[in-house]
Amino acid sequence: MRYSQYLLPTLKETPADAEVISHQLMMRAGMIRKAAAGIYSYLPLGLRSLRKMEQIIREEMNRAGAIECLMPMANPAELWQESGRWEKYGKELLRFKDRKSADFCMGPTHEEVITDIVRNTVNSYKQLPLNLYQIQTKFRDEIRPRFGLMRGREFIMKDAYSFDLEDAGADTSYKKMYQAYRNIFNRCGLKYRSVEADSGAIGGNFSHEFMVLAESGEDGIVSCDSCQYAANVEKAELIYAGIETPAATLELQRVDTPGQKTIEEVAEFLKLSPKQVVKTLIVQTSDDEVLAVLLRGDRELNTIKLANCLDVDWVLLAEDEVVKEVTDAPTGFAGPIGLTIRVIADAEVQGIADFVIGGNAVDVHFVGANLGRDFEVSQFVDIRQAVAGDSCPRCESGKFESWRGIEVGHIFKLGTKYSEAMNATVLDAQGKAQPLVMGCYGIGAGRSVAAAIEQNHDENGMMLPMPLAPFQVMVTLLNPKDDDVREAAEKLYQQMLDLDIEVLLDDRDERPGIKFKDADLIGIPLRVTVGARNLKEGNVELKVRNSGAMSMVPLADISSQVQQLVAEGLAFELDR
RNA sequence: CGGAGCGUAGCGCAGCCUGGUAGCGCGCUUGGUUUGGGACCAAGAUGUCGGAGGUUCGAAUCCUCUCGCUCCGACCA
Repeated sequence: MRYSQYLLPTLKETPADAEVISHQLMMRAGMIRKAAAGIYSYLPLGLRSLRKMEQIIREEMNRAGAIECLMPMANPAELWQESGRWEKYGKELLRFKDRKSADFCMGPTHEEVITDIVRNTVNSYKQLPLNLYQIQTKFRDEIRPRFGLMRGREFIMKDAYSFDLEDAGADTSYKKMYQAYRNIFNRCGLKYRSVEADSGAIGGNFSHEFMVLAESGEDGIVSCDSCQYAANVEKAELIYAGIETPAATLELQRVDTPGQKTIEEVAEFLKLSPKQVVKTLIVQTSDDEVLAVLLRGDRELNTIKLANCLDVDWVLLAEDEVVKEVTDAPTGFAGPIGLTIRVIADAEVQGIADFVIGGNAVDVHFVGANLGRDFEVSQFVDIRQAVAGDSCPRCESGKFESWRGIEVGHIFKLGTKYSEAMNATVLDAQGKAQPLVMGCYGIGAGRSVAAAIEQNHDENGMMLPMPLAPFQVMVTLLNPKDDDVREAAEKLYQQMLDLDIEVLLDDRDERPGIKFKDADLIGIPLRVTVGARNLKEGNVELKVRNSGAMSMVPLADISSQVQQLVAEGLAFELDR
């Protein structure tokens, strides 16, 4: 491609509404433009990277035995009513009516449509296992779209759905997808972790997320430094084996703590560590229960783990009025003594004696509090957020490291939730109808490209890995008016095209500085500079974008050298 | 949906408080000089000041309503 004939509108300045680096750079590099909040057009350069991501996904899905199809964006309401999600999905589901006033929605995910297809086309266990996927535009009317392609309302997703007769087969399908996902992200050249995840509202009992590691990631993850265990902090288990409660040495004593509300303030006031304080959180569940939760002062409550162990849909910190009602004190002074509601505690609390707790009155705390003696706890459970340094629950010898991650893929074992709701069955070997056991597997294609940029950039621009880079090499023609230089660059360009190298020739009539800045910004992995100065010696300059390495290469050798570097950049090993 | 903020040229912004001919930088067009890291000179073009209503002799500026966008929280690929 010739730059002079391409649409590549780079921006010198960062658009004011772009907050994260990938959004800023994709705007500046002319990859995307915004049409509305959370809705973007891909310009030619952005589309090239997106297509590469899609192609890698496609190849690895195919390799894993999945079959591509394409489902509609406009979904008839009947299917969603049948699964029960027409009512449940809420406002994220964009609904509309056709000219006959029939209800439709834009597909945010396609369990309903695929299940409908499969129940109508698959009748026998002999046709299983089956895994169908598509790469398609999804629409979710997010409450708050943000960060450019990272969280759009309209976005491109690969979604796959597996169908098996039995649970064991579904496990095999799941494992195949897990391997395929590892292959996909390995091939992209991304640093990522596959982590155990909460399966959330989609349901199912087993789930992994694929997290691209980046400082700007919205998710916290922990991984063991000695074994393979890794998990979203929402899910990460902790071990509490052998915790013994130390003997009490102090009497319970009421103390005045004027104006000291936070754990830090109270601990400092009493000249104690926050670890000697036990905080009491008043929470409300989706089942309308209000209960007290005890945690060591320096720990954070993990509401998802709490919701899971209470077997409720969600848990929220109680409103100030509720806190006042149950503790008889404003927020900040809650304590377990004298409460009439259920009190549960994080297991770690068992290991503390003589601690500080709230006094259920303004400016009052208790010191020397002890479990059992001063109050009772109905249950000890694992409900705190994991942090770096915690012991690994699997190998028990390793420690957690913590990372920020961007969720680019998520795989779920669905079970029979949809097949039962929509009566999708096949006949087994005994001629008996069995509900299909399903799995679903998503990858955000656009988000993956954005995540790659979050992970690979510097102050001058993007540094996309070779497999995702929109072009593999940029040939920068410095003096377009110098016939010799132009001819050499044109010849090089043609040579590279003949070698199937994806080359962008910067043949614009611009000053060198502009060309170099643009080249750095759009971050093509290799840059070959053809200029009068070096051409006199028969050389061109090769610069590697991400290492900054520069070398002089004889004109005659450059194409083959580039070809080799491209091949190296695309090489990958399959994870089996 | 709750909280905060912003809408003025393609992009980044000033002007608004204290009402009086709509500005700056970049970009764009033309001509010239330049040409290895975002050049310089000259001449140009570009605006329903987000929209509607109101106050006023007069509104980008004051008032009311409305729409859009961004950021922080609960959701998710």
